[in-house]
Amino acid sequence: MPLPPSSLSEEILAWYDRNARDMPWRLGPKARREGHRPDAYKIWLSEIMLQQTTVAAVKPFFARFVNRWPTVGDLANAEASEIMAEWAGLGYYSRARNLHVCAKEVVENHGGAFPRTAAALKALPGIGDYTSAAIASIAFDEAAPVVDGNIERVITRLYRISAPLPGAKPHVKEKVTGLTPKDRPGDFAQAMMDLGATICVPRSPSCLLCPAAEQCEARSHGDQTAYPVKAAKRPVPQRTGAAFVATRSSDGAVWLRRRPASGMLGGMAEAPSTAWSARKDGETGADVAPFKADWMHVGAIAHGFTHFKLTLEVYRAEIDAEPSNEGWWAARHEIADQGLPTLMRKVVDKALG
DNA sequence: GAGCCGTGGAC
DNA sequence: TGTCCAAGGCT
Repeated sequence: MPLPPSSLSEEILAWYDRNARDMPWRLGPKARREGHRPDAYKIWLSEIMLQQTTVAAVKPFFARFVNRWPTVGDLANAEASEIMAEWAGLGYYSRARNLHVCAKEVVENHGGAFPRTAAALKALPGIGDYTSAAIASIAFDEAAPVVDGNIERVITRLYRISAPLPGAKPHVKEKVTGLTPKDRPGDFAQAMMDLGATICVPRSPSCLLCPAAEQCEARSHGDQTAYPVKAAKRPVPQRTGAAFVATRSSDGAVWLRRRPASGMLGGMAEAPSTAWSARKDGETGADVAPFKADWMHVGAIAHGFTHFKLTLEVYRAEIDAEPSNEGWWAARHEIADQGLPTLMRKVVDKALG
């Protein structure tokens, strides 16, 4: 006999009170019950960074951002290039561009304070369904239904929802709405995410430790790992291109330029490379270099993206003068500070040995 | 709705 | 090595 939803929510909250993960941006359940509120700026910043990104990867980036820009006003006043460089390595760079735009909108249109409802938050750039509900519930106690990948997994198992995602998302959201308690919506959202991240994991869920095990329909059928059902994905194509690392003969400085604001690695620094994003094969020789030089082939690097795999042939040359007016010299000891995305860090490492 | 958009870790 | 995937949003 399944218990009513409120009881299930209480079981999960009680589990959270005992097992909440400690995060730099999080206020624990004890402090929340004592009436304290987390800093909305830190909740927002962490939620943006956590989009499709692991907690472990986010932690050092979050610490650097908060240290350098302690408030949303500080972030709004920063240069876009500084933010992009600080974000380098975290991926999905449109998040960094939207981060800056959002901070400026909060300052200019909301008096420097984040709006307190999910609906108003969702109007800001980079904040969608999930993030608006997460911020509203965690920072402002609005009972907005929070649905992320963890919660999709927990819910589809609990109710043995066999329709494939993302089509089944409205059904999942409906279930979450029914479960979310009015008095502790933020803690409940974080409890469900912690449950999905530590107990109800994709491959080998620890059902013996799960506070919802007795009410889990998938577990009663013994097919927990069959959920969530997801639509089949397409195979990822292979693409190739070439990258060109020019060093200045006088001091070894490296010639870099900035990629266009939109598209792959938009707005990030790079060593000049061919238009690999639009190319399937061919044109990987030194003859497609962006400028004339005595190019030497030094090898190739491979890099996997979400929707294609890339192999870049890497060339190096020493030159004397600036090859164009669109770029800059980066001193060898400053390359780590240039904000190179990981792909380009691999290219430069390959070229310079 | 489906494609675009990074990266690093687990298995 | 390959595959999956991790607190998604935008177009």
